[in-house]
Amino acid sequence: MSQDGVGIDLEASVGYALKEASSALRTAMEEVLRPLGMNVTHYSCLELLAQRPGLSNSELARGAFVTRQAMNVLLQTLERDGYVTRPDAAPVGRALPTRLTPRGRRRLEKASAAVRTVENRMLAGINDTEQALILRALRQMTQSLHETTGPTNP
Amino acid sequence: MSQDGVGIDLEASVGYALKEASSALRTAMEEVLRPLGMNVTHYSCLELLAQRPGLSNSELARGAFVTRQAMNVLLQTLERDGYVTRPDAAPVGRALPTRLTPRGRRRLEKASAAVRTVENRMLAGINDTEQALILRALRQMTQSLHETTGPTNP
DNA sequence: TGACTCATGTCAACAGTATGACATAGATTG
DNA sequence: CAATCTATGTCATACTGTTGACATGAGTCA
Repeated sequence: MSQDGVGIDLEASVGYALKEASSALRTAMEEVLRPLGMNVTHYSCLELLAQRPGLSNSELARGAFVTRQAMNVLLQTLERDGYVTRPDAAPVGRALPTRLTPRGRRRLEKASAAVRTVENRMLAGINDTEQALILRALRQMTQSLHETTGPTNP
Repeated sequence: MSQDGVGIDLEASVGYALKEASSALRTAMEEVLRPLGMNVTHYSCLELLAQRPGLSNSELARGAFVTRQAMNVLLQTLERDGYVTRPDAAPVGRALPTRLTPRGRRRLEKASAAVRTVENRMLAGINDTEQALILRALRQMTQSLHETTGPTNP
């Protein structure tokens, strides 16, 4: 169509649309989280801990799509401010299981409500069957990308 | 299902799946662009210029989802290295129309081919009708998020 | 047992990007 | 026409996250 011999047609590119949507989602989330003094990584960390208590620093990093070094400094802040706790010594191996404090849970509740409104707005014009289809497709895409990229890179 | 009273079920969240896919795409792109000495913003800038020559710094920034300040420093590098050119004075207003040099176009060709393989891999298990559906849905989601967020923020 | 591999936590240095601020050009409005 | 508003380019600064490196704990295998 508007192809020009070189390059990828951005208007028709699923990749570009994906980045567009993801960027809009991140911006919208940051907008509602800012008044609560949080950013997206912040929130992701607490949300992960609520659903899977005892996650280690490295596991949290993977779940929030940042490096374990970045998650480490975040956890130090969250721990200092009393939102999460980690044991002084590792019960097994080197992994320190992290848990939400009651204070952290209260903080998360506000943030989670805000994020939920964003996700609802995002999905406003899309019915349930379409949502299920999109979810399946996004998972498929993620898996395809990881297959020849991440774990076993020939 | 795995809902816990507080929080959003990450396993069932379209937002999380979106972030997952977007993160996997970015990682895969960075992997193939690194050998060429480029990153994603780098590539996005050149790709935008190939399709819409004469774009200004601010327009490029919006297209690549970064601030105009970030795009500005990138453009200075690209200009210094001879991949793009900008007139010394603005023909109208303050906007400086940017263009690819032949050298920049050659550079883009390599990068674009690499990125195309990534996008193809991502869409491997998804047929054309599904792709069209996803494209439509992603656009819809982006638009819904911008409606009450970006331009006119009540 | 000892050597190897792998994952983890953490430190230091670096890169990329965002935030804040300012001056300038054009459009809008009274 | 003058005042105001909006968009742009660019600087200086701060922050967030990445890359690179190291030591430690736990499995694996000969």
